[in-house]
Amino acid sequence: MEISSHQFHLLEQLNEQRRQDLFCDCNILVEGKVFKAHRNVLFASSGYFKMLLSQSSKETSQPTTATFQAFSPDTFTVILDFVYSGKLSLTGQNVIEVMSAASYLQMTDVISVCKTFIKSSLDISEKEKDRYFSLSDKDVNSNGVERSCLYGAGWRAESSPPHSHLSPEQGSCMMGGNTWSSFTYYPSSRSTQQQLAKHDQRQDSIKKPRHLGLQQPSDIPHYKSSKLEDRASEPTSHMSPSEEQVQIEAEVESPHVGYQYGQGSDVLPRSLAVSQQEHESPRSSSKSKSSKADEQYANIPSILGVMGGWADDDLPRMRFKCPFCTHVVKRKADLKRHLRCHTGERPYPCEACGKRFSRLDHLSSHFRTIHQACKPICRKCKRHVTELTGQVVQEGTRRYRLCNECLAEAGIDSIRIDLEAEPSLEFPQEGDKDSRWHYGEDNRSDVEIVEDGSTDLVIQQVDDSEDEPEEKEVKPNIR
DNA sequence: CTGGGGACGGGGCCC
DNA sequence: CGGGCCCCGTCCCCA
Repeated sequence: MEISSHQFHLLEQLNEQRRQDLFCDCNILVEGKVFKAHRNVLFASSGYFKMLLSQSSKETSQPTTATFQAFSPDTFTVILDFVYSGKLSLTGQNVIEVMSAASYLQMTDVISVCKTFIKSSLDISEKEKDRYFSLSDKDVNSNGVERSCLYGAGWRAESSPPHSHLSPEQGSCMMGGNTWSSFTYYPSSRSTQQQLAKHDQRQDSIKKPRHLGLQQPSDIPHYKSSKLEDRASEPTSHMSPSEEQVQIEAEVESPHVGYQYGQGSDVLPRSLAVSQQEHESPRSSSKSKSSKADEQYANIPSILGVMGGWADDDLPRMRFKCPFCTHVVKRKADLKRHLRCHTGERPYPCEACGKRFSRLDHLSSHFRTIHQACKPICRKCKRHVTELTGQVVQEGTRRYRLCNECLAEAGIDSIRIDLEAEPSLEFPQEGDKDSRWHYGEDNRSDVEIVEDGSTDLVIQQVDDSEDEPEEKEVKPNIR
């Protein structure tokens, strides 16, 4: 017989002990702030602590102290609260840093929840767009409420129904073996006065956010750290700050058309919603004054927005606003693409060298450049090479071309021909996304593979007379 | 210090 | 509308 509430009560007791500093045998120092916790609990929750504690526990029975600089105390509060309660308090402000911290601490479940959270934000923007048009003005939430989302584990019997923005797939997502049967919302009022300072502070929002300064453990999936966020947070080189500001201001000034959607289902008038960019996080049980997280995200809109303008034909002109930076794109797909620079997601691995890319076109470009030697240029002397004047050289998985002179200079002019030795690299064709590319078995007849017997240097003779057709043939994912 | 190569993000376009 | 591709600008690393 199983008492389902046992796990919950056990965790609740542990959490109570933590609050009262009972039996805490581990101190975690995060930027000067000390957190007390139990080694057992940390060990069971985090791959990082598992490694750390399994080493330190052998050495001493004294309380262990771990120090972190990679994330803020507020972020660790969210993580620790999750560890001791199974509930993860995610907001548009903290999701990136929580995910980074979870990545650092090797808490894969938390990472997936963060990803789901971000994904759900994407879904909402579309659903809410439709909903907005069906709402009358009085339905529109006018008090600028932001909602933070609190993910809870399944054993927690929450009475409140799942919020409307949460998709069914989220409702069933698993965490630590517990089905997420419900989600809790803790709506919090947001000061609408802050919107008044919007234009002044917008300039601040253009400034680069603080570097997360993560030092990723090398053996865990790497979730993008500060560099890309910084770059992505910039107003971009394509639109100057002033241009962007003009554009957004123009949209704001149109009283009936501006709208932006929250993580919650309430639709916010745009003029209110934009004020969230500079809010000072009133929500907050776990928020302390001026944490680094605040500094980093204070100027980031907490919600994924769909902004509207009006085209000449009176049709709404959709804009998609990144919830994590000031970037605005025209298409949802572009936002999806852009979001990867925040999430660090790199779904496209190069199977030739293992490097991962956030975009398929970057991958294919990388593949062509590095592994297929598509450029008909001698790598050494930069001269144009043809079938007759040059050859493809392979070093490991890298390929490039050398002219005959440079080949001779390098002393690799007399090379043993071994067609079987090195199959050609091929990018996966369409419909072969899972298998990716591979070392093709079917060497084309116009490619002659020559291998240097002493090293992994391989020379291919390429029929450059068919350079264009050939490049097409090897082009990845050709249509 | 500098230039080149590669990575990466964004925009636009086509299918 | 989404995926894929191409082009461009920027940044970083390395020789």
